[in-house]
Amino acid sequence: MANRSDTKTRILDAAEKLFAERGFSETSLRLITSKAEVNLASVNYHFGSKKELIRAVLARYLDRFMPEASDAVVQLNQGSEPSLNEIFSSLVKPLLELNKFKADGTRTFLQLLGRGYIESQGHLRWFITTHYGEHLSEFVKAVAESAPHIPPAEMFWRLHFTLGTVVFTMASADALTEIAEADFNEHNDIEAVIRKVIPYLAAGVAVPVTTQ
Amino acid sequence: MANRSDTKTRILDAAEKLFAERGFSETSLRLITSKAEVNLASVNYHFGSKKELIRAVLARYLDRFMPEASDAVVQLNQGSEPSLNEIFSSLVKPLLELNKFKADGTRTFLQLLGRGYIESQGHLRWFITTHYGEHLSEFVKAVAESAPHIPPAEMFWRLHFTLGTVVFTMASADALTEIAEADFNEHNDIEAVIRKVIPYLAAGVAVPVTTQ
DNA sequence: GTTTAATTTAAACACATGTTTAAATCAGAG
DNA sequence: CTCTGATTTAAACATGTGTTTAAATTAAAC
Repeated sequence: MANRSDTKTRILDAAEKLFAERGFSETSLRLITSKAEVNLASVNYHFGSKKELIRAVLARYLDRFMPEASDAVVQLNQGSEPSLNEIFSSLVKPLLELNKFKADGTRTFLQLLGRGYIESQGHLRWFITTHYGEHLSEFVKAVAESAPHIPPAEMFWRLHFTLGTVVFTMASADALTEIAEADFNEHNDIEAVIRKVIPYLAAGVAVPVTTQ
Repeated sequence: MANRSDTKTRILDAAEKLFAERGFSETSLRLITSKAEVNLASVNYHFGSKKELIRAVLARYLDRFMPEASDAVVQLNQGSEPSLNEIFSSLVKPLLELNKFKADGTRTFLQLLGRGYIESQGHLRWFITTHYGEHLSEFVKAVAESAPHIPPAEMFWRLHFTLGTVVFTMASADALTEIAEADFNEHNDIEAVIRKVIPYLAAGVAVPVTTQ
């Protein structure tokens, strides 16, 4: 093949799709490079290693999503006291914006996030908090102010429950939508699933603490 | 080494610990057999294949948990109209019972469940519904009756949100309890975390469906 | 004690993985 | 064009994987 300066992009595009579908460790470089129609060695040439390719795939999405998401939260907070539902819903637009960047970008991003959180043994967690900490804390601050009856320690747990719900749901979103279609004749795209989960999350985060 | 009729058990014990910690595909048979101090080939001799070993590991826990869990739900349902909180809480005893069967059995089981759901591309879901369908439907039925305002299709999604919350929380429970202790001086064991998550789940499952 | 079947063992097998190498090819500057 | 550095390419490398094999060993039955 001829010299193509878009080899990096071709690799990223093929990799993110396969990573999202089958997970990181289940996706071989040979599968990625054959789908991308580039040479096997070009991954190590352009990215150094598979691990760094994974980071690059995630970073490409996070760099687009995180600033936009925190902007949306900040802007919402300038109005009068948003509800939890509104805060969570404010993330929908930034999420769907990813579909303009790439076809099926929203689903891909959320599935990558899910796979990453589960497979990387806490590494992704560290990566996000250190690289996007300011953006993250805007969100956390808004949620805390919107549910002032929840003590900080309890809120810590509930935000992680929320993360777990989203991450697990998105990692298995394909399988679940298939089943929902077979069992209930209900067709859901990724936006429908997102809009389904928001009330669930908001209710759980805000439920009064029971002192039993 | 001498002939040991407990080779199967030694393999299962080592495998379940490693599977829960690192996932199925990340755990090699060589690692399992070295931890179990048995010969590599004994896995294929006793279980046939790695895939069947995974099934055996899951089945050993499910065989203990599922009947006890559905018994608890059925017994609870014989009283008058249990709340969602009560239904979820009725699973706590069966879950903690697993700690008597094996040290850290509760956490191990929940982590295996999470890994299995995510890694097996829907195979575990099929395995559970076909092998423990009756037990499962007792639980689903009780939840549905306790929240009759939620349509079945919506309940399907919410129960999977719930599964995700539990499974993800338990997989990262170690890290989370550490952070909670450092940041909030709050000490939580596995039971405390389970009792924290129940109100969150119950609120999410029961929240009225918004038709916006 | 001998025989028989079950189990354990070390070794090899067949294949897939991420990575590296060195030569070939390309693009752009002088 | 010529030269130079970047990129692509095919091949090999080193290692790890699940599985199979056949001999050795064990336990139990007769």
